[in-house]
This record gives sequence, C-alpha cells and structure tokens, in this order.
Amino acid sequence: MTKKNIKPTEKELEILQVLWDKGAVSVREVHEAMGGEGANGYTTILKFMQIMHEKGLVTRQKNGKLHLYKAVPSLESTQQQILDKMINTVFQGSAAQLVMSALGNKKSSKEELHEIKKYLEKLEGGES
Amino acid sequence: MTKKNIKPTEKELEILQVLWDKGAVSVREVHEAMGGEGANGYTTILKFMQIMHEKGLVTRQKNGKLHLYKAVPSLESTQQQILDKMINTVFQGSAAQLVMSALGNKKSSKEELHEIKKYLEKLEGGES
DNA sequence: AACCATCTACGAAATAATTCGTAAAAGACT
DNA sequence: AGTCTTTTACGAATTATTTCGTAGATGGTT
Repeated sequence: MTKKNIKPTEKELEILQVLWDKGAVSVREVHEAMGGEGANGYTTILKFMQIMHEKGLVTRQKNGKLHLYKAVPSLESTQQQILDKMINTVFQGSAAQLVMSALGNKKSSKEELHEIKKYLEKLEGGES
Repeated sequence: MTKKNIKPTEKELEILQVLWDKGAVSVREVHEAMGGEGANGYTTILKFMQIMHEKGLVTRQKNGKLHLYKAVPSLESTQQQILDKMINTVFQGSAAQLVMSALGNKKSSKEELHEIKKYLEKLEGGES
C-alpha cells in the first residue's frame, strides 16, 4: 500500500506527455512544447508542475536558476492504468472488446495490423 | 458540426452505463443499480440525471408520477470517442500501440485471442 | 378529502481542477 | 553594486464537478 495510484488529471497528463517525450526539461520547454503563450499562460504551466511535484508525479533538480523536471510514473504504467480503468468502465471488463473497437474504428496501416497479428501469435504460442 | 460532442463526466458515465445496460429506467433504478444509498444519495443521482437531461445526454418520458430515462449517445459511439481521445493523448496516435498494451496486460482467454485474430484477418482480407 | 409515500425541482454548499496576476529570488551583464 | 531578464513562489479567482437538503408536486390509499 506504499504505492499510491495517483491519477493525473487531464492537464497533468498533457504535461507528462512532454516529459515522457523529452526527458528532463524546464518549465519553459514544457510550456513551448504545449503551444506557448497562445495555449496556456507560462505561470499556469509552472503552477501545474509545482503541484505535480507536491503530488509526487514529477521530480525536479536545480540547474542554475531553473528546475529540470522528470516524470515519475512511466508511460507504460500510466497507459496500463488508464486502459484498465477504461476496460472496466466502458468495455464491460473485456479487453477483447476494446481491442476490436480500436481496430475497427481507426484504419491502422497494413503494417500495423500485421504487427498485431504477429504479436497475437506470440501470445498464443507457448502451447498449441 | 451539428453534432455536439458532449463529453460525459466520470459520474455521468457511470449513470450512462446503467442506462445502456437496462434501457429505459427510473432514477430509483439507477440509484439502486449504482449501489443504493450507501454509495450516493438519491437526490444526487436525480440531480445528475436532470443535468444530463439539460445537456441532452438523456431523454425522458413521464410514466405516472415518475420519469423514465434513456441514454442518447450509444455505447458504441461513446466507446469510440473515449478510445480516440485515449489513443491521441497516451498512445501517440497509434491504435496498434494501444491494442498491444491491452492484450499484453490483461490475460485474455484463448477464445478471445482467437476471436481477435479472426477479426484481424477479416480486416486484412480483401487483398493479400 | 386527508394522509402517506414517493418523486421532482431548485438552490446552494463542498470539492476538485484550471488559470493567472503579482511579487520576490536568481543569475547574467554591465 | 545596479539593472535587466528569467524563473520561481504564492495566493487567489474562476470554472467544473459532485453532493445533498429542503420544499413542493403527484398519485395512491384509506
């Protein structure tokens, strides 16, 4: 129970996105990456990152006058967490249901489909 | 653009769940289905359903003294909507990525995996 | 018709999430 | 040291979401 499953809010997820993508970055970089002043005020992003720091969603380290932030939860674990919740709340607990909906809708490329098929075979394999 | 993409909140989704499952139901039925008074006050659910009615998320019809509510958006369209958003915000726009994560994590049954594979083949089919 | 149980309407409080202004601190640069 | 620019800290307003109390309406029962 030591591990809290802190659920990032919508906006926090956007920020985590940038951190996962870029690694250790300053508030300014995140701000820019999210569309600059047109999209969000600089201090808005700053504030979020401070809150996320309090929540333990990011760590930070001083570098000269600024802070460099890093995401704490991994992209994978977060994907998993959100997926699980989604499967339970909108797909009646069936991952297969979700998978087929995802495939049906988005026209994935030939390559992607093939890749998925191979992946499936790998999953099935092991016993036949 | 005539179609507003009204995004249900967390709680609204819970309620929609019940409506999708049961069809046309009273506030009381929804309330019970969601765990009765222990989970939410009756008027809380009532209020939500009134709000959802204003938002156009549900329709309702008088039946004696009470109202029977029905979901407006379909389960499928809502799944799709949430899925799309998720793919874009946490899976870098790759449905394939999401699919594989979903499969990897949840141990789906042999049958499910097979069903998915068949589905994939159907998608690929048409040309080979 | 008076009573009772239930349902709806309404308003508003409580909580959570988002946004940003203002001011102080930190270096960089004369 | 004094000025400039950039960064941080803080507080607070705004907006969205969730919660529920109270009052009045509705229909069934005696």
